Amino acid sequence: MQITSKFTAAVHILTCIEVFDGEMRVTSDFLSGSTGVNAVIVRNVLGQLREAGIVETRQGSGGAHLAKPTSEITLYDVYRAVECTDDDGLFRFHENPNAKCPVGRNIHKVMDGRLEAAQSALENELKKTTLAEIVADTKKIIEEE
Amino acid sequence: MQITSKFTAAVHILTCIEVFDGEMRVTSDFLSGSTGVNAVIVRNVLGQLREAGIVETRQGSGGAHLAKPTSEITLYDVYRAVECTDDDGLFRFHENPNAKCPVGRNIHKVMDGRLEAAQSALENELKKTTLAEIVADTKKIIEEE
DNA sequence: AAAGTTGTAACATCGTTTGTTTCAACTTTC
DNA sequence: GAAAGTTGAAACAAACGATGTTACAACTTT
Repeated sequence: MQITSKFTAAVHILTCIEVFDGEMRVTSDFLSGSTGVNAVIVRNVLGQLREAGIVETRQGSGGAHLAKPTSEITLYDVYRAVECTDDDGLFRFHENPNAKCPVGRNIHKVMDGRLEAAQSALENELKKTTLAEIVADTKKIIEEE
Repeated sequence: MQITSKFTAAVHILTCIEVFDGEMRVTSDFLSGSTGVNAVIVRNVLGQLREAGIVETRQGSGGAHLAKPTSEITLYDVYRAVECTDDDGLFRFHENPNAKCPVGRNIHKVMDGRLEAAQSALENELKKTTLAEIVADTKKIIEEE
């Protein structure tokens, strides 16, 4: 089981928006070309990023823009925006443990805290990286090419 | 996107094997009853745990047993055994970033290290808990009931 | 020999992800 | 204000993966 490609696509999209800002209108069509992701999916992702307050888009007017400085957007913010639409947590539990079995009726209590800790560890690591770093690294590589 | 319920089911299964060891034959049918997971799925999970050297099962002879002390089995070992059958990593990348775009041809380089770090953070947290702790907590709750 | 169990394959079902088509509403530009 | 391009959104399609089901050969125990 894997975390959706929408997450990496979203980071790609945001990087493009910042890198090409001013140079050109960054439309969903352009982003579709750069990411290789269908333009409608791009618009969906942009919609989720907009709801999360990360980008600004307007119907009709082509061109997405960041709603915050890149230093204030972490990978966690992006992850949360596109990946965590429902609040079920990272781990899925088997749904029908048997309450008649002493293990079955307690396994949730025993595991839940540990699963949350693992999920938090992942999320905290994602909080450490900002879009500013991603963009800086990208620009640096481009210059060195 | 979520991590499969096979993981929590596997921990449940291992806990049962330890808790009921000696008292009864812990068959896939019994485990199916306790977990609420189909008996064939249970056997699949047991098969993966066997390949990982975590349990011992034999065709015909009913009853699974642990292949190691509970203190030497971490949640990470279980996660790895049942969840990481292919080696694609936790994050899925969008597949066709455009090499003609400077962002597209470098996004992998820029992100890969960070994604691995996030995955490692998750895995390291899972390494902190052993089956011994899960079993101890479970037994404690059962006694207090 | 009989009964119970595991391992495994083949198939079914369901939900999710991704892509596609379509179109109304909107903005920009001429 | 008309034309062209763009977004937002809905509805549908296709592909994939997770889980369940059925079936059965191989094996162990009694």
